[in-house]
Amino acid sequence: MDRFVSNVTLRLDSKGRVSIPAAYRSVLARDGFEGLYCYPALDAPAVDAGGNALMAEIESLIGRYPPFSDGRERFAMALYGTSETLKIDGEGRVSLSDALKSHAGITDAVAFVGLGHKFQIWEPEWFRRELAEATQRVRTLKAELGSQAAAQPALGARE
Amino acid sequence: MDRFVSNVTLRLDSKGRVSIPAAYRSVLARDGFEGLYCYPALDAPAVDAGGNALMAEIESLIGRYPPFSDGRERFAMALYGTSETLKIDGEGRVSLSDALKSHAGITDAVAFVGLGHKFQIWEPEWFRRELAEATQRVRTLKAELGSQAAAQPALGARE
DNA sequence: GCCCATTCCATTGACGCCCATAAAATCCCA
DNA sequence: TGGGATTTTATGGGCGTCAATGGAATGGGC
Repeated sequence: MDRFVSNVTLRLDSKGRVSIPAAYRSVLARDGFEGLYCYPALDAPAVDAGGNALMAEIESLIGRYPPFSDGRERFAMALYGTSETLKIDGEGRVSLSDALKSHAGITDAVAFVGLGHKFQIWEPEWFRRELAEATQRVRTLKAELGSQAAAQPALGARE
Repeated sequence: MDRFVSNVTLRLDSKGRVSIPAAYRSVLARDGFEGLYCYPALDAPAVDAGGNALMAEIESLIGRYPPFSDGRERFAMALYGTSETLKIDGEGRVSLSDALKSHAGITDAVAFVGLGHKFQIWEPEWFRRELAEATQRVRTLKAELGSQAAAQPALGARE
């Protein structure tokens, strides 16, 4: 598997450390990245995290703006300026910086959420709410797609 | 055969494991996927499951949104974030996570239901009800088609 | 010397992997 | 074609390994 999927919530220990789920660690290892690249998510109270794949994506996003353009400077600051590479200890744990924790409202437990090429780290309760909302949206969107497709079934209807 | 068809209900053992029907296993093997990719069905109290074919479908759905767009993040969270790849043991069994079991109301037995490119896992009794309802709906739909055909028998009347 | 951070070790509970058994389907051969 | 033999499934359980977590020890900087 080369994608981040599923979600787990784990507790921070007294030193503020938290284990990265083993499944995610193996994806990171395959990606060939030492440590954990992360930054406060742009549009959510969560932490975006990943490895080389994530870094490459950000780079290409910024690269789409011409040098010295306003958009580029802003993106560069918001993404590069706030990102950090956390060290992963021998047991596969990291300690989130205060900046990251406060942005995501994290205190004593976190939810790891796979998003394919990257994953997010949420305060568990906030994640529950966000997930419920996202699921609802996708549900209605899927319903719309379904009704579109069903709009002309008569054409090939047999028997 | 390269499609999931038919349905069987099997029991969970004391460890919460359940055998994947042999017919399904051979489809998965042909599909070339290690493990079982699955997630809570969006619009039913059941688990959607499959292999590469299913994953590709999800991926293409998400891929329709540009990176970092709001729609993409939501889709990714609702789909990737809730999906898991279960390990299949030497005897062809999996253990469903608590999240999946609770979404589908599964306790000590499950019904596997083939849907072509994927299959679903239901609580047996819930499946019976759903099936009865679905059958009823298909019946009325068919009846409507029949009356339509009868209205203009000359055109394309079949059967 | 004191404090912070990184590394190392220890526990426990879950999970993966192995083998065993019973029932059912399949095959095979008279 | 029928009945026995063989293989495949479904299921049960034992055991070792690994993941998650907690805490101790070590080392470097102030």
